[in-house]
Amino acid sequence: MRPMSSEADGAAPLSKRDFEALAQFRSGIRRYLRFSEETVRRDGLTPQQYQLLLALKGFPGRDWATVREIAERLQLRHHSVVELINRAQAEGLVERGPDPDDKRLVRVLLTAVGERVLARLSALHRAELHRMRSVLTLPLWSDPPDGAGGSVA
Amino acid sequence: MRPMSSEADGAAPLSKRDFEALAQFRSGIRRYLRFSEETVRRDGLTPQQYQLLLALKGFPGRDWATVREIAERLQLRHHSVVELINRAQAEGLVERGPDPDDKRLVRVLLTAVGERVLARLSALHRAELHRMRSVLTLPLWSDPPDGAGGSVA
DNA sequence: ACTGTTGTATCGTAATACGATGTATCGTGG
DNA sequence: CCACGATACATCGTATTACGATACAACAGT
Repeated sequence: MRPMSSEADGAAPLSKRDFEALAQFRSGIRRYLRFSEETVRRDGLTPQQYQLLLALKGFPGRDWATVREIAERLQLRHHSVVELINRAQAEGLVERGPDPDDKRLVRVLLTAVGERVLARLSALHRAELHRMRSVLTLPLWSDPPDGAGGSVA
Repeated sequence: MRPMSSEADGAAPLSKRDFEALAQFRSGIRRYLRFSEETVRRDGLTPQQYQLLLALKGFPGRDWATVREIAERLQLRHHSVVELINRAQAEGLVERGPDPDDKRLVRVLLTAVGERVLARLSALHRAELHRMRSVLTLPLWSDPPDGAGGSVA
């Protein structure tokens, strides 16, 4: 297609500015996750537990999810999620329930406590995201990274 | 729904849709980090090592940084960064150099190998970010989170 | 009922960020 | 130029957690 570019990959080399943009975005993620960690730990949760609660409450269309679905959303192996649920359940944040149709499935849902904590923490996260929007905005290179020489020059 | 609410924070309660947006964004982060991990591991790096390299090459104005500066950008404790650098140095990705002015400082910089690997990986990351832009775009609530019940889409 | 597939759970292991602590270098006041 | 506190880098032992390997339970099709 493109006769250009001497790069083996077919990807245009990044400029210093590209690296800076990429690094800034990654750093933004780190900062947001750090904020999240400190915030949730103040309420006695681990970051993973918060993610679990959020995945449940934020599941499209429902308020619960199966182990597998959670694993997919959190990008973890199923058995890692099982352990995560165990810990969260021990803390009284979530509970397991049976699925009426398929007895292999386990429905994971929030407890009243989990609901309350999550609501509180999520509000704080929403506010922080708003504050951090400048660093967390995607470094959008003009177009699909393909055209010659990159954005600036 | 009751107009009356007991959130003492002054923060408006989140709607189901808000939770879904928040969860989707968080999931997007997880996915991106997962992609990153798998990508860099294929080249023999750990995610932390990639972040280190990127932080160096992407440092504003320079292409080296001190331990402290890296710790700040990666949101880690200084001594965690020391260990990270040790591992990366053992792999031949970075090297330490003295600072001419202040002998307490250690300049961390990329080796030729580090440069090459980073360039390759960063191009892949840039492309992936572009692909993921829809899920990684900030859930921008109309305005400062305060006004009533979120946006209606 | 038999067999392959899917979903959940258990156990031992490896990786890594951290707190506590130690050492070198800097800057400044006496 | 020496003493002192502050700053920067380094080392060690510990705790948390995601993982691979493995096992068990329930489903679906023949």
